[in-house]
Amino acid sequence: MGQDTGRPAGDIFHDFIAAKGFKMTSQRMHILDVFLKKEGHLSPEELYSTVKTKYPSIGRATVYRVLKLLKEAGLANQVDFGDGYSRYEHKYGHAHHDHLICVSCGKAIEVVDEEIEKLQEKLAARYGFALEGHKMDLFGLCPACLQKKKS
Amino acid sequence: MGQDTGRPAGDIFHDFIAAKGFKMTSQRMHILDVFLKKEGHLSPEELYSTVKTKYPSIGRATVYRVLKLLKEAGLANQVDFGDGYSRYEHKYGHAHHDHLICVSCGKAIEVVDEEIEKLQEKLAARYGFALEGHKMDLFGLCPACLQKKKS
DNA sequence: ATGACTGCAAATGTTTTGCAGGTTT
DNA sequence: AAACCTGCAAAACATTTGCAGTCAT
Repeated sequence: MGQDTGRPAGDIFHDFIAAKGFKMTSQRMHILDVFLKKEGHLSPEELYSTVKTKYPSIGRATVYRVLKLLKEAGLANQVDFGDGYSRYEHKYGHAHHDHLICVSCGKAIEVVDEEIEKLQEKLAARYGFALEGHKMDLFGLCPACLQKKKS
Repeated sequence: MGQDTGRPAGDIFHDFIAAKGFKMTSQRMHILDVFLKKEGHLSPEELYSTVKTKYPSIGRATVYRVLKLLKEAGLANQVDFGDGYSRYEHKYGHAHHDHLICVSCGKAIEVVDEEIEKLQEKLAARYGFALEGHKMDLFGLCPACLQKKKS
């Protein structure tokens, strides 16, 4: 389901850009590159400063613009943990997943539960909705923080 | 589970304010009043303009500050549909619930599925997490919009 | 009286946009 | 050449904060 391990992300992006009649530029490739190397959920600002260290001439606005393109191209996912700014995670090589977030240390791990997915479908159907997607974030204490709290 | 139909929201707020050593003011009561009358999910800005029509002298900052207090007092819930600004819903008389949101008309309805709740617990436990809460939003087309799309 | 609260305007922090010049097709 | 892109700085957002004056306790 939605696993695209077949084609390199660069190709997907390239095709997307071409299909839209846009142009491939070095900045766009560099940003995608840095983005793909970073696992996890990063804010535009984090991505910007990482990009900046390698390619100092790239501007902040370009990072925001490319992030939007990546989202449109289906390579990035915009997530929101409700802490003020958005974060992006790359979808490339990642199947759909939800999040288990530690409220103490902030670490987030990716989870899936097929049974829950099915029940969501059924729940939506019960209200006559045609489900298109969902966002599920579970908040709690991770094992490590749980341990610390005991002391 | 978390249903507080017993005491008026005003009392709860009053007690909370007193317990904190804060002061009850007309602005705070007015804002709570307007907030409680509005069902659904409203942004601070929406609440502000509604408040403004009835009490023109109340300032924007006060609305934001009261919203924060209501959240602390357990009377309001901050939700985030990922569209740029936060929204608040009142918890008073509402048990925990998730959301089913129409991607076309934006309407959101409240849903609960006990079976899903249980599975979330189990899922978290599987990773050693002590679950404290969750956020689940399902996106899709509501029956009405589904109908329109067919034409 | 004291300490909290208010409205305003200014400040903040994130994201977007206008523009002049540079690049890709 | 044409259309698109870029970096920059300014603008646009939602939200927060500093302040001088006001009000609840």
